Amino acid sequence: MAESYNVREIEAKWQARWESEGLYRVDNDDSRPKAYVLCMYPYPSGAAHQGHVRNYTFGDLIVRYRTMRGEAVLSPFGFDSFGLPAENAAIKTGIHPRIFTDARIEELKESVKKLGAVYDWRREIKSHDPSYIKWSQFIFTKFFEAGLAYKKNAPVNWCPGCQTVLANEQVLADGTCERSGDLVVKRDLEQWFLATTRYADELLSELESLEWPERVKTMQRNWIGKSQGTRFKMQIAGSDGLFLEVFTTRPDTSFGMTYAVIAPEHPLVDLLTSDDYRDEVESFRTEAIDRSEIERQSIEVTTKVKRGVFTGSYAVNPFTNKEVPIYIADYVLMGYGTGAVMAVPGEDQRDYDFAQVYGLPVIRTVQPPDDFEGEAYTGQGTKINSDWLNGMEIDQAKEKATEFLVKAGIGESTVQYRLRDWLVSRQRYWGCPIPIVNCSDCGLVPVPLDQLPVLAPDDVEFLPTGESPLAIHPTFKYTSCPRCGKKAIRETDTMDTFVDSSWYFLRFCDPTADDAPFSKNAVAAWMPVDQYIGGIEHAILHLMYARFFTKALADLGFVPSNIREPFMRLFTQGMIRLGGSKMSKSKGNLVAPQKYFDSVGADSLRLFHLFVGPPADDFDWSDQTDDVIDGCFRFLNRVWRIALGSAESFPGVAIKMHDRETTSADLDMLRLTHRLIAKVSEDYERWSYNTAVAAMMEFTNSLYRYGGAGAQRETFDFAVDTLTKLLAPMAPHVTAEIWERRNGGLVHAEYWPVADPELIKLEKEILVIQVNGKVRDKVEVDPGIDEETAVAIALASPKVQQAIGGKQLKKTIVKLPKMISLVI
RNA sequence: GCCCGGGUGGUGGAAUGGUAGACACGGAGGACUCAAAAUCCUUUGCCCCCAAGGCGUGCGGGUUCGAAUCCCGCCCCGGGUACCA
Repeated sequence: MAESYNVREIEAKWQARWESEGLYRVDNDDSRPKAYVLCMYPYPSGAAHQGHVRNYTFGDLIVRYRTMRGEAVLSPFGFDSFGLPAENAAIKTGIHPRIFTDARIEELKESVKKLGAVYDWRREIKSHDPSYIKWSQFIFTKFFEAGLAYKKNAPVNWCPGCQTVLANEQVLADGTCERSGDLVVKRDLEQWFLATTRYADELLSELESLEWPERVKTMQRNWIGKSQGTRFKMQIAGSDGLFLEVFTTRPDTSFGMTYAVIAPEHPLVDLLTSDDYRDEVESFRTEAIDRSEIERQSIEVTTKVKRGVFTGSYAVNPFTNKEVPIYIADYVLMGYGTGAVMAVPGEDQRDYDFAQVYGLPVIRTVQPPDDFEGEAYTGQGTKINSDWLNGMEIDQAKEKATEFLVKAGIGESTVQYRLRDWLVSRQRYWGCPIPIVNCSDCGLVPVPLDQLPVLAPDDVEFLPTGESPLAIHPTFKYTSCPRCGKKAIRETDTMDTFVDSSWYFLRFCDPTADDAPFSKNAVAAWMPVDQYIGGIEHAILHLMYARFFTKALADLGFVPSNIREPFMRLFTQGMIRLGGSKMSKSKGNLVAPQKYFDSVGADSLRLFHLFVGPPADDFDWSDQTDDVIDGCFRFLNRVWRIALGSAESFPGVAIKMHDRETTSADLDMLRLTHRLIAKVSEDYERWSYNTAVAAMMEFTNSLYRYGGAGAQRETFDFAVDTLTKLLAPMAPHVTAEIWERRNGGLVHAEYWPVADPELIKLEKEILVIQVNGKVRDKVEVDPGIDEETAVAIALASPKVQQAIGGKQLKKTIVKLPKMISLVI
């Protein structure tokens, strides 16, 4: 690759220009139609990797494209700069997380700029910045005052080695700690929660209104897990008013209940356990609670063996007034429903499995089909063995059974969600401190706004014990109560970093606001985000939390009430894989973009990411990938050469230019140009960048042939300038340089070209003639051809006549002007 | 197990019921050159010496004048999820 345009000089020049020109700085009162285009802000892990490159290439393309379409595009950038890697690095090296993080941010920012991606850097956000921490904490206190943030005892992942709580993601599949390798156990600890379940119904129903990938919506729906069912109470046999409440989605199967099961953590365990069984129950429960949830599941889900123990008590089935034994078993979870179930082995596979192990009876209450060979039957059918429900279909029986329970005053129809409240406490240093003080007189008191932000002290020690440096700091946690002034204890937990990323897109609208997290007007000006772009890995948590925040902040009056969803359109890009796994820093299989910036340039790398396949698809990086990137570079050089005609430095086809009357060749070229505008515009709209690039390559090849044969200057210039504009959002540096040299000014300040509808019409069509569904001939015809003429042409073809072989035509299907199908 | 995706030349991919393989990479051949690089041109799904023709979109059926595309049943690969009563 010797003879080519000067990549480094041109890219550096334009990156500097874009920063100084401010073309992509937008003010909140901009009068153009608004568009908010946002890539998920990154965790700063150092220089950008190919995943970032892909993400920001798509984002930047849209920003530049929509700007050329005359919109005011908000394109901000920021950093999700709190998080565990910086703290782990501190433990390893002793470098303070802030120093570490600031350095990584600079690296990332530099490589993002080298990519040529443009942002309104005036709006930059760092979530570890005190001005951001302040408002994260402010929002937390507002949530606390509204009852949306609360503290409760909860079973958490506890690592005995690290002496700390772990997030689910930090627990490996085998139930051990990712750092120490110790077996993680469940511990009950006082933790902070955000009441996401309060919005469960709205989080579910408003998914409908979003233009998101269907699979992301499905994942969220499953995560919320709404199920309609019935809750009812069963009297404990021989007790004085002791009841066990269960939740079921199948009240119709109640006559088939042969036992009941409660979770090992259920509050009634002690009361229900009779003396004869106490030892067994105790040992089972201790073991079950101590084992991690993951371990409990991995043993039992995979082997289908259910473990449990009889309590010695019986519950009275209100439908039959018969007593059924109550068991404790692992497979019932305290966190869902009432933590207790009626067991119907005839219609529930888990109950069936358990019943097999403990020799419990099975009663079918739905008639399975004759050929049914399974165990539990969960399909449709008629009720049997169910007294007054017999003969009904399942849906009707559900209604009747629930009615019965309601009338008896022991049950009601309810909705259950799988969604749990969000545990936000982290026993970490490098996160946003929870701004609450615990006073022995006043209880939990939020730190008032004028004392925010609560900042973690710098003079802390990072020890590999896993204990939070804040918890062992000599003074941080000792403070006074903001309400009564007495000595009080500060919270030493910090917030889950998903809290920071749940409102950053709002802050971008008003990044310097000093008397509020953001002004309502600024949010009204930009929100919701018109196009959000990021990885599929955030399909559930980040997107769910951000939606929750937006709704809660709207209800608290901070966000305009008409904005209840943050992201109208979401695009999830495919991931880059190398050697079978996702390319990432932690896997150590990165192919750094820098070497491409240094050789073929950012434009070629961007073009490669756009050209290589559909943006939503994963891409496998391979040995041949560099060749493809070189191919993109070759294409840009072809454009450069034909646009600037510098035959002295670039050998190739000599372009012959004429000032002349328009010939049919010129008109053909003009038509091709307008068709390119139409094709590329359409492809930009439907995220089909690979075909847009292909169309431009094809066009460039035509342009070379046209120029080589002798071009009309006017037509040629129009073709080249149009190509330059259409390519400008993809390869911004080289197109900017070409434009400046040819026309002066900024190509990115030009308007997006519009195709002339008259000129995109085809002059000729290829009429395909099929006989019995097989293509037998192709004829060039006028697009306005009438049916009679077309059929005549088809029948006149010797190839067609040969295929027909003199036989009678049974049917003729005509789809003009493309196809005629003859059936014999 | 369940829920999504996906399977097309040597490779990445194109084709929204109507010419399968656009565009590119790689390969082969040629031009230019003392030579090479770069550049340009030709060619490139498989069978067949060529042509004519035939065969071809994971496998087996089906709907249709016509299926990569729609339907049914399998196989394989990738991702998500994990006892949610």
